[in-house]
Amino acid sequence: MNPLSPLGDTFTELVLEVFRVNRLLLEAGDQLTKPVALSSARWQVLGVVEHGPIPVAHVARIMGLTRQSVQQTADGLAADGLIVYSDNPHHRRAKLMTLTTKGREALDYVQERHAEWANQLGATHTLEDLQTAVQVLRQIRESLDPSPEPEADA
Amino acid sequence: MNPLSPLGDTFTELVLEVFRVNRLLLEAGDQLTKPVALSSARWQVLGVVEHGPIPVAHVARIMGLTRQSVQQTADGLAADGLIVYSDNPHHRRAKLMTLTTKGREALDYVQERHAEWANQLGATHTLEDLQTAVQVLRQIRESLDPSPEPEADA
DNA sequence: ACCAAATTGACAGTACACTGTCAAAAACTA
DNA sequence: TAGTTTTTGACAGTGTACTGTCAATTTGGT
Repeated sequence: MNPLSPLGDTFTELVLEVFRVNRLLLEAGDQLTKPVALSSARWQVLGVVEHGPIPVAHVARIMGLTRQSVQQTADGLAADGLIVYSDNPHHRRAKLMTLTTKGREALDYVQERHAEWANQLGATHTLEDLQTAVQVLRQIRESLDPSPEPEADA
Repeated sequence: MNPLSPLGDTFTELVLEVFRVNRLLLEAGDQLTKPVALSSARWQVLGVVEHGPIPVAHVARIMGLTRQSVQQTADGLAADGLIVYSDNPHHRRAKLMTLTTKGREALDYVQERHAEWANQLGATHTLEDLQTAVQVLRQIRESLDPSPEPEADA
């Protein structure tokens, strides 16, 4: 009755697991960032801005999101004083997102808590299994994504 | 400078990969379901209703979503005639979501296309690697989820 | 039978992703 | 230089998830 092959079936299981884990991870991230008025989305944007002033559209490309989505997040960050838009000598419209002291402090706090969290959760697996999982997901991403992209600093 | 252990670091890589693959999978699902006016969210709800008439709140628990979220999706499905709310002999308020002929046909179509898609993408991995990925994600989910839950029919 | 607690749907509001469109600015091409 | 294309931000609208709250209903305890 079901034309799913064993591989297709296990792949489907994996897909459903990705959906659920995605939601739980966002939830965990929101808890992690709550004390400094951040959120998973804001934190990820700050994590890119951290490397230096950068326009919204660039961040969107790096993160694989639309610039409209990042713009919305960035406006929220600016409204809360975690970043400021500074002039871009190379482009009149595309202002640069720049981390403020408040943003720097919030990010420091979250990164510290994130490290503890990731170390703890990572420790319940073998390095080999984690790497296999990463590799499988990466391959799936490359199969689905028309625009593969570079990784930032190791 | 970075207090991340090798395991914590690889775990973090995995988290970011989950975020991105999640988005791409939803996108792929939306493409898959587009010809029959469905979407990833609607399809997943239909996939539960398929097993028999069931109240919204039950579907929410099965899927690990809030009932408000499923309610919204279900109302859309009802508005488009893919399900109907039928009376529940055991509960006056909690009406039963029931698949209509139109819903059945849409689901058949999507399941057929899904099987082809999953078989094809699954075939680019070994069964062992897929199972490891599933197992790692499942373990992460159990670490994060206060309410673990049963799997439906194999 | 009664009362308290849990479940359910309805409604309101929020966060974050998407698409589509427009005009300004920049980059490219001939 | 002039004209076209691409990039960018702004704005509007949608889908799907969340929280919180309320009243109706059901369930469970005494």
